[in-house]
Amino acid sequence: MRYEDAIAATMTALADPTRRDIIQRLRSGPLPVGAIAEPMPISRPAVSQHLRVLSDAGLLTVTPAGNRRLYAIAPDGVDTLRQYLDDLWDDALTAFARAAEDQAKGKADE
Amino acid sequence: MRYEDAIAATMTALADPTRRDIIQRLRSGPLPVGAIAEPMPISRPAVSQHLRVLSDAGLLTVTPAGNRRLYAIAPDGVDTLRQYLDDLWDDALTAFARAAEDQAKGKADE
DNA sequence: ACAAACCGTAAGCGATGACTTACGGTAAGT
DNA sequence: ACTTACCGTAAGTCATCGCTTACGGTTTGT
Repeated sequence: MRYEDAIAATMTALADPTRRDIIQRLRSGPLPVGAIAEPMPISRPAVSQHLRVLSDAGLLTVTPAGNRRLYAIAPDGVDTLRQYLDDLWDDALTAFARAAEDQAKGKADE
Repeated sequence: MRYEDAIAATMTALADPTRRDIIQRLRSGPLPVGAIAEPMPISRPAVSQHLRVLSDAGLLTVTPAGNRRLYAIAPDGVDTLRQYLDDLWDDALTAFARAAEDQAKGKADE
């Protein structure tokens, strides 16, 4: 998968509030589908579809455990977005400093 | 704005590929609307609407400059998402380590 | 072998979102 | 003053997405 496609998939996956809720519930550790869906106001198949999207984005790993399937957060998937935002943040800071500097020069000309 | 709402707005804003393109074009510095829209395959009003979404999410700042309006990336807006992903990443790592440890114990019982 | 539990997929429906064209408003140039 | 340039907003259309119900497959328990 291309880098930009990975970013796109990860962003799209995390844009949905229900999917962020799922991620939230998995922060303490892996869970099967039933345990994830139980406290939620939507049906279990709906949760299954969300898990599919999160898995395809590389944010979740699936581990078949007998009858059930354990879903867990994939640190690598989170890390791709993390690095993207880190780079963006660096560029934003330098651009911001440069803009402030240019403005200061402009003021000096008055 | 509540923290979760800020995360939601920022995620939703960056989920759109066109809006990420806009962010990309602003990485080197502030630009007016026309300069942003010119190389893009969509109309200028469409870009304006995207800029509105990005601004509402706190990702962009607007600076009226005479006839035009300069848009620039807001480092603070990017930073909120950055921190969210940092925290998520930490939890994912500890949960991952814990799961690996539990699995090792389980293997030992066989 | 049969029944029950856990889960993913398919089809269909309603809502959200991105785009276009048309319009109004403000600042700069002549 | 008038025209031109730059920009945001409104209304309408079309695609995308999330949800539900229904179904089939696989594993565990009796």
